[in-house]
Amino acid sequence: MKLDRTVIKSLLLFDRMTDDELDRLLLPAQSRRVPIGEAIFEQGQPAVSFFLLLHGRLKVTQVTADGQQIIVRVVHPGDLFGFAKALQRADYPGTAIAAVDSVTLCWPTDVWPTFVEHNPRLAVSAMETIGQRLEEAHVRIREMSTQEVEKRVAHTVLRLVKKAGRPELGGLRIDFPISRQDIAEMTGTTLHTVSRILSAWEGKGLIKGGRQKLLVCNVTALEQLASAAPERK
Amino acid sequence: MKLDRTVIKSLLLFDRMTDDELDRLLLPAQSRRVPIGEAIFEQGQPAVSFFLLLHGRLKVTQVTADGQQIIVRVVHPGDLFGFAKALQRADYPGTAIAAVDSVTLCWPTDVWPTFVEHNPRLAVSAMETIGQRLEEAHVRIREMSTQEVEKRVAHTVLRLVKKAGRPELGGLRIDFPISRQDIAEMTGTTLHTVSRILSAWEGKGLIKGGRQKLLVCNVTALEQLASAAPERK
DNA sequence: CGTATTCTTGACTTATATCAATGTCGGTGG
DNA sequence: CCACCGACATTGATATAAGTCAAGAATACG
Repeated sequence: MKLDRTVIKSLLLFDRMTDDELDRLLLPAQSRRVPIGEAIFEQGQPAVSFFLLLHGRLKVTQVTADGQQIIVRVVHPGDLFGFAKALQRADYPGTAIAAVDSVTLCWPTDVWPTFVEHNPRLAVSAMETIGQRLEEAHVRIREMSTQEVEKRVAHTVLRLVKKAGRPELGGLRIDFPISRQDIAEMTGTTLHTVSRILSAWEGKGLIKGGRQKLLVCNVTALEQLASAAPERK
Repeated sequence: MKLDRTVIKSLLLFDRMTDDELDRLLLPAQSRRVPIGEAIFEQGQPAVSFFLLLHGRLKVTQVTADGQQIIVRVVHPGDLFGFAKALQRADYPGTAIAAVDSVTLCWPTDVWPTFVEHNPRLAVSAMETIGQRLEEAHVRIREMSTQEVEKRVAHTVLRLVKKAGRPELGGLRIDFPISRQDIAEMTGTTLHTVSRILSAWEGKGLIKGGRQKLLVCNVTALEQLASAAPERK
């Protein structure tokens, strides 16, 4: 598949790179279309490639020993993902599934060390990326430790809005299909509880739901809800 | 303070470094003693230095907007910590407190980019370190999403044993003072619940408790408990 | 159109937090 | 050296948020 250089150059990860550097970087890269529902890699498979999402959305999931599933994160366009090798792992720690038809760029894993050694700047960028993810993970841990479910769901929805909110009349539409179950797996709760919460919010006019759909009507009200002090009595 | 080169060379982070490289690395470094209870840096302070723990143990905590505290992680000897700048942050995201008298090595933050650019290998090492932490964070998220408190506490104690277990007659002693409150903040629960669980375990002979003390007598039994399937009925 | 997901909603249960009281250890200073 | 104080821990009673169980409705899809 033909690579669209302008799209790639617009990405934060490559912003300070010369055309020459970029060319060398893209030489061993392959582009790949991934239809909705298909996995790009699965948990436990040997990490043969690392990826960059050009278009679409992915859900990265993990399954625990006892069969429970959680959504580790959502991959948005421009995000690097699946660089297990860089994290000293031989296999992928999770499964990446296309939530909508998507396009990725992929490199063989073994070019990673060379890349990093020849492009210290890329190394720094990549490190920042992982660092941000670590932060996000800590935020999530903090939320799960200290906050009740409703606030956690509020935070999760707000993050989705920020990363995947497309303006639409009446509010911001989450730009890919997302089920109550998905939200439950992102917040550490059950789809029942999520459903009840979203219903309540819909009653208050904060959102508009639908089958695998979510439209956020009142962002500021949600933000207040997310940061409100739990009433002590 | 005089630097003990042999100790430093034994650390994983520097294992593939030549003496010359190491010298240049250590030139701008300072050693610092931290008495028990004292903070090395505090949440929100500008990130002026990054650190390596040579001796002792640290607890890294974060306080949420509403005043709740959690323990993000425990820093063990040989761990890098406080490299906020590398993660594209100007300030420290948490507070690092000495759980016992400790010794750290510290560098000014602004040498980090130069270090990384001159030592691609160090970059890779550092990245692996962050990667591992990300993994740990995901493990924790997964546990908090899917497991009941008792199993989470079991996992937490087992991690402590692995990282800080000193053999002693009767079992493995956690090598630094740790309170029920601490364990609660590591697992996302309350000190009351932790206390009840540890009491129950003590009754079964799995552990021996004490004021800020923990002796694990039966590691395998704990491991079974941690991985046991929750009984369905 | 019927079949399969996904979602909603109610009734009930339970794990765990909260509230409250008491107990115990260990260091400090008189 | 002993007594006292403050921090830490235990344990019981009660409350409640959220999970589980169960049934049905809405929506999408072949």
